[in-house]
Amino acid sequence: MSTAKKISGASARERIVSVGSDLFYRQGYRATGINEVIEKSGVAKATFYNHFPSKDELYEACLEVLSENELHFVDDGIRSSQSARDRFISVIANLKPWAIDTEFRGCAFLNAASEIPDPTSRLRKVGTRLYDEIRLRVEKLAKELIESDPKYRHFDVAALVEDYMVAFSGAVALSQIYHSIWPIEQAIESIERLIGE
Amino acid sequence: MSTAKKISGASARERIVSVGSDLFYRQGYRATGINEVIEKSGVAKATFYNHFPSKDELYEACLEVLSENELHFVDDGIRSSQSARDRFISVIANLKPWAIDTEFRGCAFLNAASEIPDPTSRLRKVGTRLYDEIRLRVEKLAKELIESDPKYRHFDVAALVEDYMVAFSGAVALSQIYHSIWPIEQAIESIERLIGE
DNA sequence: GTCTATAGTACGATAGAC
DNA sequence: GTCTATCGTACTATAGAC
Repeated sequence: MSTAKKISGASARERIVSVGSDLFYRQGYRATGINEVIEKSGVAKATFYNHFPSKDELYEACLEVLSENELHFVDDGIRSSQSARDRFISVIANLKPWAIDTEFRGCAFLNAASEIPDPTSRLRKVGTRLYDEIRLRVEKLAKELIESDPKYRHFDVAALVEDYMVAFSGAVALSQIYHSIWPIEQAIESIERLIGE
Repeated sequence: MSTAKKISGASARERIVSVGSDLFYRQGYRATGINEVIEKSGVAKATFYNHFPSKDELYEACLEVLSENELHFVDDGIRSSQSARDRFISVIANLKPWAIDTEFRGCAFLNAASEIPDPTSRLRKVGTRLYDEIRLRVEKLAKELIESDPKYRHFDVAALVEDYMVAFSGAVALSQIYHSIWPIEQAIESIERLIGE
């Protein structure tokens, strides 16, 4: 997610979160020092700690931003599709430009789960919320698809959503591992095989 | 992966790699200090640096061990299955005990990819090699499945493998995100729906 | 191989002056 | 809000003595 844009002209807090989101996502949380965030934000150290009591609190704010970004990416893909079938496919198909855009850094929340082993952490909950949101969209689109044409009527919504989310997540994970879009293309084909031509 | 066993009675190098694998996997790479590894290994600092020139070199050795562990887990699951169908399913089905065993810490190589953004790093290559190995097993089992019964004859091997690997990886990723086995159960059902009863 | 000591750096976070 | 100075800690890594 290219979050670092229009650095100047924004409030100190906005700049900090923007820079933090970018650096934490690209380099990792622990690999990114708070000093680097402060430097690149163009704020004073005291200003930073005036807005955020700790690095963890900043990370949480950044994850919220990253979550909204990912969700907007999904929604934009859905909106720019014409048919019910295209809209359904779009959530996975849109991973292709997304992966290129993010340079295959993968899902910010899978990355966050790697660095934050504690599953009860508040930071982790941002990630599960995002995936729940994506699932809701997929469910809506699955229903729409099934109702759009009699040939889809034999599909079970729940099963279709499960298949989709598993393929979606697999595409995200594998494209990061392999640093390539072919896993995403395979996931798209997988879903297309599932629902037919 | 519960790598930390029989600490005493092994060579210094073995103890270091064993402890390192366990800590890096459970806590993360950057979150684990080299001092902690040395302490829990029961070796002297000089001994450690005698075996490994840097933390990175140790990490690589640990990733090799973790890779072998994950592959053994896959192979054991295949071996303990009776029919061609069971063997095929086993690779994903085995993720259930694996996820519980590892306390949902996910795939060591997805975690490594999170902490090591550079896709050209030697550390990353251990991960892609593992997934290539798993894919080879799935491909072999897919061929075996298709030849085992005429009702599977209409399946294309390549497509079946693609579907499988995407579902497999998605199950791994989602079970870590949600800290739960239900994504794995959904992936199993997804594959079962694919190949039929 | 063991032990301790420590260099040298970077970290997160705080304080004081303006 | 800005600036600089600094605390205390932890880090990777090295050196010296046994």
